[in-house]
Amino acid sequence: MVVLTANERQALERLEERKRAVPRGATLQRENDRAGEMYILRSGMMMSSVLLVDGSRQILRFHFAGDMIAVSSLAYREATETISALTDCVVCPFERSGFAAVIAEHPRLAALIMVCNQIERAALTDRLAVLGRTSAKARVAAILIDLRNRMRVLDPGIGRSFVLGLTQEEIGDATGLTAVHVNRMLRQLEDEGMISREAGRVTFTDERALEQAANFVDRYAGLDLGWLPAGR
Amino acid sequence: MVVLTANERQALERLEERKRAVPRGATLQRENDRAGEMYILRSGMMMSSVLLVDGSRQILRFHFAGDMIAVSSLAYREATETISALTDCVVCPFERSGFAAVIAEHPRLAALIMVCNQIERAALTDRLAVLGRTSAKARVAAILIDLRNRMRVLDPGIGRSFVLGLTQEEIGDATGLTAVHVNRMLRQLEDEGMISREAGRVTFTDERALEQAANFVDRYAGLDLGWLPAGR
DNA sequence: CGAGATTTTGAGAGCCTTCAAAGGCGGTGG
DNA sequence: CCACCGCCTTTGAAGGCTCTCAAAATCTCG
Repeated sequence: MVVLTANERQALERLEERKRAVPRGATLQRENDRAGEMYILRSGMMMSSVLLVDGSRQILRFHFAGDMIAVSSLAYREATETISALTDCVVCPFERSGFAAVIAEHPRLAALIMVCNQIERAALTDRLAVLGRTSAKARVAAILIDLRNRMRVLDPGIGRSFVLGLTQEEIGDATGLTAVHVNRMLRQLEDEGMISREAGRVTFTDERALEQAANFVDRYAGLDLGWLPAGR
Repeated sequence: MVVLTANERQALERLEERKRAVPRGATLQRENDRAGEMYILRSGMMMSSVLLVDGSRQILRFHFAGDMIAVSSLAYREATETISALTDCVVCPFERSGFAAVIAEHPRLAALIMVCNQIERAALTDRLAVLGRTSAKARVAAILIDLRNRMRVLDPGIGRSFVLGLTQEEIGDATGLTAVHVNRMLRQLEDEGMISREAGRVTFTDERALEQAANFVDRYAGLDLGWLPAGR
């Protein structure tokens, strides 16, 4: 979509010099801990979440390879969210000073990062509307579609069928539902012929109906990067 | 908090050269319309919202003077949200090309804009947790506290008492509740001695209890801008 | 193979919605 | 200046969606 210059590529590679493995289930950053490094997620799947005082958890966002995570360190002294690994992951940690150097020398990269911020913002506001205004069934359908689509970006081999990699409890924490009710909604989607399930694998058997149930809008269709400054 | 250089100030002022009045109730940008300009909100209060297929509305965010709005134009060809004026407003429209010039020439401004993005992201994720995991009473309490705090940033004269400027329907659309239930929750907060109301004016009569009911966390307390590059 | 985690199912309760209608308030035109 | 109108607020009653609690079944992993 955008072809980077050699200098730009090199600058990004410098951010990814160091590598750290994060095993499945481990926590990369804990809410309210002193904020430190930011990371590029190199491989695997992570999630960020917050804990409320009553002990309930809200999953805010799932992260996939290529995502820049823990970016709230740019603004806050303490981490605003917990980030943990849903699968074995590899991350590339970097310092804010290195980040500052990149955006100072490469305005177009700065612009591209802002574009990513806006894409994530749109994803968050979409989720806000889903949580605020749609039924349990729609929320579960929406998370299934969203996860499938995001996985497919990285692995175009994924079609109607994919491995979810989440427990029903986690789906509930992402959708604002209880695990029990998530189970009933999955069963209902299955009974109505929209999906089928076997051993953690989900298959979309009627994608159109599922999208309709979920109120789905494809945000990735309408990107427009014509305004970017020249690369250096 | 950060002292801008003369050049930086000048660059920002160039973005604010043009002015446009937006009367109360008017729409600045409609969802799915071709995305165009971005804006700095100079005065007044606006909101952004989305409409779902069933006709229900979710208010995503309230905007106050100084906010940069319609920024999703950076990434998308069509507007992702509707922006409308809750009071008479003045906005300063500017083009993406002008924006690109600013971040190309002023890396520290680019960095500051990213900081603002992260602050807004934290606000959105806080709201996500509120919608997903808290009761109606907590949601209403949370929106009251949030609006008071944001108004107080611009008008330090505001203390425990302020003019809300929203209908109960709008509070409902922001919190994911019906107007009817918002009314009951406001009454309950009043009956429990946390707030009092008279003619659109809300007074916090027990702020501690209200914050507790709302699960309030003060995000503005922990900002950290030590990493910014030098100004030009 | 055993233990713990996860999924599944049932029953009952509660929070919030829906539907309906009355009351209050500001604004506008005569 | 007043009457009327529309929007907003308030209140009641009933219903439904989702939660809580509980327990059994299934799965995963060491």
